[in-house]
Amino acid sequence: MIENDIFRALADPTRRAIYEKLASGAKNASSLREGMQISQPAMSQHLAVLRNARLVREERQGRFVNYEVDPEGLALIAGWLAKYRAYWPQRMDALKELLKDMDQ
Amino acid sequence: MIENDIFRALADPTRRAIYEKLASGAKNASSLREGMQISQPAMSQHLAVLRNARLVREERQGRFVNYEVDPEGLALIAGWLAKYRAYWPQRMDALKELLKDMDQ
DNA sequence: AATACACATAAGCGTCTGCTTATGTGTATT
DNA sequence: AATACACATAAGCAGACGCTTATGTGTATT
Repeated sequence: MIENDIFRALADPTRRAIYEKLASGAKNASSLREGMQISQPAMSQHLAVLRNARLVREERQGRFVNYEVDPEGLALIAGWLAKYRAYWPQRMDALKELLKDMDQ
Repeated sequence: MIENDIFRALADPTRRAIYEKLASGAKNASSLREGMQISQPAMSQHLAVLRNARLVREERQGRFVNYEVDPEGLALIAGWLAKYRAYWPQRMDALKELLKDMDQ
């Protein structure tokens, strides 16, 4: 189940940090490691988890593999959030507009 | 870190199921167990995790403890989602309206 | 005060996670 | 073809997770 994959992927702080890095622009696995004190296999494993959760997608470019944020994952999270709209705080009122669109 | 607590809490399918049950109305721990094939201590432990993540809040009522969805957790998730607005799919356009409000 | 009930906490255990080192795969370069 | 580099996969291990049984805490009832 993809919903499970997503929340499990985001449950790890290292993976959230990787995701955040990618949010500032697509990068390959080596660039992502810069300043992160993490081994190459660990990075590769984390990226596999993120990709499997549709939070990230990859594209081979020669010897490099470029990673970028996959909007699909964000949409799935938004979909989950949407289920609980009845409990959204008032300052999230605008989200209700979104829901009107998503419902059809 | 609360963000970590939230995603870790939601990473477990049983806890998401409990949360979903609470979304249909406040319940005490015993009511939540109905039809869930889960021991009393397990339920108590799950609720503690959800509460610690601000996804749920409790209120003692005599011998019972009533649990309900805490909007705080939802707002925190929305706040996390907001950081990646640049990657939101087009059909999530309406969310951008929300952000305008949340930014100030 | 004694009992009953709702829930929390403690301790222990099997399983899963995330890491490491070692090795495999794929692509570019010479 | 041989080498170098980027990344993936395998195997093994320490620590975390979620469960169980046993016990503790708090409140209502008699």
